[in-house]
Amino acid sequence: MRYIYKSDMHEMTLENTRFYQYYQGKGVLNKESFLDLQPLYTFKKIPENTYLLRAGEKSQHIYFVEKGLLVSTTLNEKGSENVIHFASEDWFVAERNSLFDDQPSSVYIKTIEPSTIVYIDKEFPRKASEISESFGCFNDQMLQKNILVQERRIQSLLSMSAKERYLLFLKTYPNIPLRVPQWMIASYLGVTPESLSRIRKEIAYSE
Amino acid sequence: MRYIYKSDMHEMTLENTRFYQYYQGKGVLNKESFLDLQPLYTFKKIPENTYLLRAGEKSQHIYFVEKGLLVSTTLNEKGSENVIHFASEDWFVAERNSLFDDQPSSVYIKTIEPSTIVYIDKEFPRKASEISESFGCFNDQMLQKNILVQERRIQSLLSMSAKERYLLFLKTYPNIPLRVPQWMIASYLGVTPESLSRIRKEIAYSE
DNA sequence: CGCGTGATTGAAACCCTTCAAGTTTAGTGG
DNA sequence: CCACTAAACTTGAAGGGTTTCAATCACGCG
Repeated sequence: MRYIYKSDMHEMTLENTRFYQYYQGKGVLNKESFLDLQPLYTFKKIPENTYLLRAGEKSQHIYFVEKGLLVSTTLNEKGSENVIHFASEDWFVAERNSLFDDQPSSVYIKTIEPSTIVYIDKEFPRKASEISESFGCFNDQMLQKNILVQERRIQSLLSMSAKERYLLFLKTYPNIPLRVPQWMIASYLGVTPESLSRIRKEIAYSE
Repeated sequence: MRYIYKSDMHEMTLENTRFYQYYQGKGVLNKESFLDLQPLYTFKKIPENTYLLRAGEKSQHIYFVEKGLLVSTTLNEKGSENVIHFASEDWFVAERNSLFDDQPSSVYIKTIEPSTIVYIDKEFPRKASEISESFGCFNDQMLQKNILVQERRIQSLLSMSAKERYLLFLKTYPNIPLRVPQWMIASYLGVTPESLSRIRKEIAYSE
């Protein structure tokens, strides 16, 4: 575990951030809007392997991955960890239980790499909708897309073997496996680390 | 298959519908708004076992179940059917692929019982947001809730045995099993009909 | 009554897990 | 720089849960 990340945030101008480009590029928020909303978001550098949120806590933020990699996990009744999803650059992570029902979080969110995370206040979407016509609509589409992605994952869990799910994962998220320990991928796929190891061996032979 | 459902829609006043009560009860749309939006929704009686949408078609509507039961399914690569979800009274069903990317649908949606379905034009949410302050926010929360439900299902598929998933299903949707053929529940749970039969036998013995 | 669909039951095969033992790898301190 | 250690990954053998295929049973409907 390396803590080489020192703050060099002063070198980063708003226009250079992925966060800005993400919304600005889609014509959803212009620079003026960003400046108006500035009280509602903060960039933070977070070292590797650090929790942004633990189960039981209440989340006050939505997280945007400016740089690095997050994983959200839960503990199941058997006490083992399940990977809910990964989030790399340009992805949002939110704990919806906590944000919208004011329930304690059921998930853990932590960094896998040294990361730069935008902490977005939960009021951000509402305020942004007031400022920008198109923000509400855009946000809506993001949620819809999220639902679609989950639907596909459910379908893969319903109908595919572990090997097929792994191959689909590689195809869908080709950059994630290089950055994530294998046992986390196994957990994401719903198999044991041993099984994934054997699956990889099998694939290697067949090529 | 029975086609006993003849149109007696004239007996149904808007105020008596679940659709109206659903939004009105939450203070999201008042009667006036409903009347304004009338061009954007239609009540239809649909016989049992009838497709509202087939894979490959483009969906123009969101469906609200006024009465009855819908199931949405996909065909996987192996040619067998997977149950994505059920929808009974007060539930919405939407094919998001089709509605928001204008892609052909990847799912089938059909009635399991004789049903009354509200065909809601895809423009309804946008127009309703313009009319009602709170609609957009409410709609947003619905999507969030949807994501949460799916997240729980993913977790159950990752960490639970077939038996545990079945018991959870019974607990979560106690009225569905009475109205749905067993093989569809098996498909929803990601097991074969034979396995579900054995699981039920086992549960019956242990009581 | 007979047909078809859905549900059940059995036996064999298969996929995946479990547990236990190695091997590799990366980070640590001498 | 090398040896040490812990964690991750690999490999093997045994066992369990689920599937597959086939046969049988139950039921509603023409």
